[in-house]
Amino acid sequence: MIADALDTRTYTIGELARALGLTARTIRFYEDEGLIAPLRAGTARIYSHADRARLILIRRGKRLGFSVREIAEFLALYDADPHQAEKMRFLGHKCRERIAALEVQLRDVRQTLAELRDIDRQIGDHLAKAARTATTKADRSEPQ
Amino acid sequence: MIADALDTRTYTIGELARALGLTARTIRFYEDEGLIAPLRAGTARIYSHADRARLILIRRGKRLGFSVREIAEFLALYDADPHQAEKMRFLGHKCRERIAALEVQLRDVRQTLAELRDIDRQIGDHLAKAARTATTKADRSEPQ
DNA sequence: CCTTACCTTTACGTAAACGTCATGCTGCGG
DNA sequence: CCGCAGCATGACGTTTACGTAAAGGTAAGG
Repeated sequence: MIADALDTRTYTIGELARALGLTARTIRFYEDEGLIAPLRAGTARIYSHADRARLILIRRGKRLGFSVREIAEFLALYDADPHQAEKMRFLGHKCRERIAALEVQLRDVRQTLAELRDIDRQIGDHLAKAARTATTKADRSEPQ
Repeated sequence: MIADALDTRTYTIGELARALGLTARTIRFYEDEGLIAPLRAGTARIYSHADRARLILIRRGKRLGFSVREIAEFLALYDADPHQAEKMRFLGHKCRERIAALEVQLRDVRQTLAELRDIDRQIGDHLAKAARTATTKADRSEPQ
């Protein structure tokens, strides 16, 4: 099955680095920090499809400006083992904290986007006006 | 006029630090990096209402995960002097770059929020189910 | 006048997130 | 069998964004 083929496909660290726009050093660093733990073939790292997905989550977390430690907490939310209700309650709390932070970020992004679009529009208007003025001057200085 | 009173109000570095949740060190650091340039009364820094607004912009940029250098570029967009069309064109370009980056971030935030809300819901469901099971067991072990 | 509470500059310290060697094993095409 | 490409570990270097201490000026209050 195709899905199985995808699921059993493995990657070397170099392949993943190229594919995801990271460096092998960076991926090893994330492993040192406990964000990911690939299988080994001897000493060589073997990444599964799930590992790849995990790296994509990490990369997105970084784009959002989270620290490696924060991303580790974030990944724990995906890893949650449904036994041990106490831990689940704790994760639920962490989850809502992160949601609140992202809601602030959503607001910030929207506001900044609105402001930048306004600035861009102003710049566009300004340049258009400057162009018209220049044209008018040219027209005056070169009738015909 | 009230607006004038607000506009002419000044702040010391300590006041702004407390008000904005920064440290004086941080504000001085931003000055070293050219993000802000308050007036001086002798050696002491005097911040205007506009300086305060600028610091708020800087703080928001930081929340969004931008580096100090990126925030400096960002502030240049607000400072733009409408003369010198070449510079304006350059700023327009920078502006659209930043907009594109924020659009990616907007997508990332929305996606992550959706996932976390889903996880939170799953945790909630799970805990509710566990609670019901516990109650049922208790009911069975203590009839009456 | 003295303390207290600010402010200043200078400078060294530090945590985070990698980059950059150095050194060595390992499979493989020629 | 040789050399190259790619992987590994270990260790030191670098940049960013401040923290923190040292040493001192200044205005207000008791």
